[in-house]
Amino acid sequence: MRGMTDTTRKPTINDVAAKAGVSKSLVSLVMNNADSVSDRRRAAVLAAAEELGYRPNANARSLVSQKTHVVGVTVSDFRNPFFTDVVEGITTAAKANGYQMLINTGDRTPHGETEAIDTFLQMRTDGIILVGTAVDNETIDQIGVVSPLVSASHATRSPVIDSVVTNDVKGARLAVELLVGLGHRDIAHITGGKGAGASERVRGFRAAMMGEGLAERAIVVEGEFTESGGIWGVDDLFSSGTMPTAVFAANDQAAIGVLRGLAARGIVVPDDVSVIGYDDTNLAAFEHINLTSVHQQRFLMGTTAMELMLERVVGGRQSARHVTLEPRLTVRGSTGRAPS
Amino acid sequence: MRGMTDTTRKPTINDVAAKAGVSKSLVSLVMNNADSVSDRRRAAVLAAAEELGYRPNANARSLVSQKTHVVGVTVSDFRNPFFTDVVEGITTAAKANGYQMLINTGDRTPHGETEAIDTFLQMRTDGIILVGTAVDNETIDQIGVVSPLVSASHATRSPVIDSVVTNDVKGARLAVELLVGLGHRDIAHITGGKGAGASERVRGFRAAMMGEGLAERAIVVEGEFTESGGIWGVDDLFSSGTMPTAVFAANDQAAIGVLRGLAARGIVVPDDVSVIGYDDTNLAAFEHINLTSVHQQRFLMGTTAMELMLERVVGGRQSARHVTLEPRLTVRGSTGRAPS
DNA sequence: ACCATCCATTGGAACGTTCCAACCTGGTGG
DNA sequence: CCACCAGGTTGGAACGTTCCAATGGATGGT
Repeated sequence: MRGMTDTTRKPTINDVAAKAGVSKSLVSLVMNNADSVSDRRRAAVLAAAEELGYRPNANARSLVSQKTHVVGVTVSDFRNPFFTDVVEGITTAAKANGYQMLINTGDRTPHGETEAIDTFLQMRTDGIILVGTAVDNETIDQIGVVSPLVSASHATRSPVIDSVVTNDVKGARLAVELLVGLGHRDIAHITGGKGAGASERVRGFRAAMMGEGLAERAIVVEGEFTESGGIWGVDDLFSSGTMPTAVFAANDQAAIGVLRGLAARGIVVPDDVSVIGYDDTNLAAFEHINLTSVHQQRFLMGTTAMELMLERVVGGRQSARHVTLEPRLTVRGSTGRAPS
Repeated sequence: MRGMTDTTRKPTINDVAAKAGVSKSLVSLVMNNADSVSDRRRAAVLAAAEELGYRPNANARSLVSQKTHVVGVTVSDFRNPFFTDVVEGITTAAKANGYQMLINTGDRTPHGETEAIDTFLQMRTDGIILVGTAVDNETIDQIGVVSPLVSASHATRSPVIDSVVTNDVKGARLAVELLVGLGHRDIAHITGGKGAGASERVRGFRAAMMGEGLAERAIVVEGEFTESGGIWGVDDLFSSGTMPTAVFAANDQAAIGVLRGLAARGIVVPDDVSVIGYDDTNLAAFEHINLTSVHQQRFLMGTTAMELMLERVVGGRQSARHVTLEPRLTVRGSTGRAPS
């Protein structure tokens, strides 16, 4: 194979021009659907391009046009359906606007994520969307100076980047209000640790409990946005001997961990203990899980993120915008009246 | 804003060279870690680059080097955990080899997918990986001529592209053997429709039933790789009045649909009917679902796909390779002895 | 018949890199 | 003392596009 003439070299705009008997400029015009081209030439160019299997080189194109039509997206956890739903929203909005998506997961570490972001910057993506980032706000802002940037599902008041989040404080309040309405008084919250939105949910939980006059009965145990996080949480509640009648988990996966931990101890849901999750993912809806959950508009979060991006890239907006989406409650079978 | 001097223009290699008092060639050498550079100059260049916030333009770079270090990946369905796990494998292997991933979903339609592939070709990705494609083999082969291409979870004997699949025929056999061993005779298979791997599973099911001398008791109903697909399947079985004692669903999501359909009719699993899924995703492992399932090595499938790609891109392999991974059975609570 | 106008088309300069051949500058061996 | 070499550095061509100013014909008004 070594000395073989390179027959596989990809055709360039010049090859097409030569074959069609026109200049490369004319080919360029045709490929970009300019309307000043005569029908005869246009047909000739298209025929030549078709015959050669020509595809414009996007690298060369964006080198001169200074636009890539690519948006970089970092996802904190691919296994969490919440994030994939947000991504689905981004994909849809991207496609509708002729944009491509470069996806990366930062291995759930801030370092891996900044590395991913750096690659995006080198690729000169038109913008970057962080879905549930673990990177601190200061670092994010620095990047925001260099590139349009929107953070989804991670709160910030930054004057330089955009964001779209669910009102998590209110989401937590909805959960507490439901439980209190059902007669619960001793309520525990298992947190999402350092994950996106975790601290807002804790804050909302505390505030709501205080609002109900139950501040001193609020239990908060450290967890994580995973099934294991929920299991650990239940373990903690047990070992501390303060079992509540209701548990509000930071997300659905943690809630499923809670269900699991409770089942392992023979505790019946919702007769003995009520459980409520967050996100209202497909998981919660499964008949066999049947989890009451705080609903987040994930798809809308994705499309909104992309639109915020485009407002800068296409619309030229300079100032920061922060969009808040409203949560609502989806009541299923995992919540019931408090035992008397 | 209009007449404002463009202070935001990104620094180029020339800016760095000027600031460091060297030629652009020298900067290039430093950025690529060449070892023929003196320590003094190297330090000067790095300092200048740091100070200016310089990041090499990947487009310009790959325009001349004819390498992008990007691999394009199409995913048929983001919501299916099987696919995201495969993607996770690809990501890991990609990162380990200094590659980036460009992800796209073709909206589950062949047209959307070929469009996505076309974009990859324009971007001059070093290769393309299709995860569970809906595109027909002939079209795929055409693309394989132009670009390195590997198909994951979609069988092909193509002499031009690579593939990595699970031995689905054997997987189906494992399922049948388990059920027959438990005394089942009337067994239904709900198919995955036109999805990747569906036809192999049907074939394996038929062959295994025949091997057990149960060919005429095998029931095959058309389904889909979704929860709805499983529900429809159960509906069909009911309306045709041929309820089997065991159902083998084409994947876990369909199996969950089956569980749901059966529960809605008061049929108890596994006492009345045994259910078995395929993929052994996280879903199957949830305590509340507890589904027996045929296990696929999804992460390995992803890393293998990426490695096959690199064998061509880096190693220069020209001929096609087809890798088959072995399935195994994960037995949980949804299968039991046939009712007498 | 002549000039201004308009339209389709063209050549060449960018874009920001890499790569190669050529160039210095000391040292080293004959 | 000169030729040679090696290590460090450099200029310029190339990569495949877009964009702009310029060109050449045809058209139309006077």
